[in-house]
Amino acid sequence: MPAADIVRSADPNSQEALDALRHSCAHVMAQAVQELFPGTKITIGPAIEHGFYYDFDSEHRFTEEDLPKIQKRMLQIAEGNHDFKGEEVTYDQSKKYWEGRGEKYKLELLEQFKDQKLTHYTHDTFTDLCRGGHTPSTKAIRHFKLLTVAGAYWRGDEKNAMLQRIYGTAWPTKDQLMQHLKMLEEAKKRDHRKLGPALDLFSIQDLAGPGLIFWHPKGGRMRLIMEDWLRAEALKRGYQMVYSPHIANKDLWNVSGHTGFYRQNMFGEIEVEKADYMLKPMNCPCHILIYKSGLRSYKQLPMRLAELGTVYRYERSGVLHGLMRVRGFTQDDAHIFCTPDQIESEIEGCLDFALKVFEVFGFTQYKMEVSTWDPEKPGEYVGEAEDWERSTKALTSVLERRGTPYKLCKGEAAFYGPKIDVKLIDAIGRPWQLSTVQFDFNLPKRFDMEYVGSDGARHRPLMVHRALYGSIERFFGILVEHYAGNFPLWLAPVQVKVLTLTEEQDAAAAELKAKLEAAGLRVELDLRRERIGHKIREATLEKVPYMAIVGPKDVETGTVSARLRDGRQFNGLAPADFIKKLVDEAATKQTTPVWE
RNA sequence: GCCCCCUUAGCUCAGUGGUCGAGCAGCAGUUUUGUAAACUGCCUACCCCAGUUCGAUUCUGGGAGGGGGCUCCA
Repeated sequence: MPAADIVRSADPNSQEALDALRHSCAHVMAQAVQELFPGTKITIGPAIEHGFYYDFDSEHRFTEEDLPKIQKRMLQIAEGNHDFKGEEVTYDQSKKYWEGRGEKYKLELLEQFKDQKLTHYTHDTFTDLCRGGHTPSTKAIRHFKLLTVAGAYWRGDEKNAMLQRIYGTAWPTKDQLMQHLKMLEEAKKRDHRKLGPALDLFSIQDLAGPGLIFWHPKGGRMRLIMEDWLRAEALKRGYQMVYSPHIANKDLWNVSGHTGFYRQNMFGEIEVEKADYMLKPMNCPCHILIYKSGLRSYKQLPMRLAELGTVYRYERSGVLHGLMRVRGFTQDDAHIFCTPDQIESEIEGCLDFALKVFEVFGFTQYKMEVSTWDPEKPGEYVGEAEDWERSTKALTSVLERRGTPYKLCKGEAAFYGPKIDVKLIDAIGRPWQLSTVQFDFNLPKRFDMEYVGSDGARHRPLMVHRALYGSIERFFGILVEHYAGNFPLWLAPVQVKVLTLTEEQDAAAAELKAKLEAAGLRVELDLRRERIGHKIREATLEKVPYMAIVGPKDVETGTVSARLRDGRQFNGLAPADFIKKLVDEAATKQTTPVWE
């Protein structure tokens, strides 16, 4: 790789310029850390999205309290306006330098890069073995903040030493830094692990174990809505709903191959009458068994089998994360079995369905990635070259025909087939891996799947896996954060809360509730003898979309006073108009209420 | 799993080597109230197991749970 040298870009926000800034920040941090904590060994310090990190090996245990100190020293260094100077060095020169300083990690890196051009980059008193890519001087470094301390393995390998990593964020301007810090704060506020239990949507119970989700009535109601919508949509699109067991004889997983490449993620074995059973980590083999339950004709294809299939996967305790990474979850899984000439239209159908999901749930931005094999290494994949090429082409040509931009990731595919991954961008700009459409050349062969073609001969069907929500748990978590708990009316577990002022309105309120329910709305009634302000406050904290306030004046005039979640008030409405407005809003799945 | 940090009531947080305190919530009562918190009283907790100690919620060790991380290459 050529040395990137010193970056002098006209555009401070070009990727190159941002990387240079952040990577330079990492060098300055390393200098500050070595000055403040003598004896600390340096390792690597790359630029990453939004910032940088540097991994250190130190006697000192870094804590959050150290960060302001380090940051202060970094600013001093940066203000010194030291130039970054690159210098090409020989292996011997470099080795001597790092040996003299006892930097064993640098020496290890040097061995790895000994056959390449070697460069040292120096600013002020600090020199690093570095490929380059720096700002001209330390002066550019002003708007940064050290964020967290974390453990990280040397070279990312858990067999290696555990280093201490310090993360920071850095930007060309103060505004950008502030904006980023604000986004982080906003993300914290919306954290589904906080909001979920606070809104009584779900919980995780110590007694039952980590990574297992309990859906409470309100979360359950929302899940039901999500599932119902998805099922109805799938049926419309020619999918057939199936159900399969949560546990199966190990023999099944031997045939599918999961006991080989997926064993470390599977729960089991559970001995039952001298046979070993394992929990289902994936639905595919089950759907294949359904396919194989009879002799199939080409006339039955494409066969689209869909299931909200609950799977269990052992994830190491450290990687569990709220609803996003769990040990038991439900996939909106489908497997499409088809003939080669059907693949394009099937991929098209999957993509169309995925985009419908995004639209309905209020996501306007997404990124597509097509991952394919590395044809140089055919040994790492199953399936014929012809399959790979045809399928990859089906994926890309569908995207191209629709004019959907995508990134082609060569060599990123799983061993069994190429895929499209969709990352959607949430309300505060964060990407989330969601839908996936992938070919599988492995399982049809392992299960010896076939269909009888129009020629009367037996052929192997092509198989496409597809999940749109991905995992319902995870998608739900994303929704909580995307909407910050302010769910659109059609999803909100409680859509209207009817509030009274005094006991005098109990009957009128109950009558209104009945009318709202008759119109299909989800309603709660608050008849407590509390002040209206108190009732409003509670309903607001529960993020209920609408409050219907019934006071003496409303009873007198036969009206209702509406209060929206955002505080807007519309008093004296005719109940029928109020109900119609809500019914329309829910039916059209609007994400923001339209009230003039 | 590994590194660092955290764990006090349902929630948010105080505090201590000598029987832990508040606000909110809950419960009981009083208050009949017009757009984000009425009043009074009551109830409820030191994550678990060892060790040190006369005495541990506090100190030490272990465990459990939670948080930040563990691809992004000199």
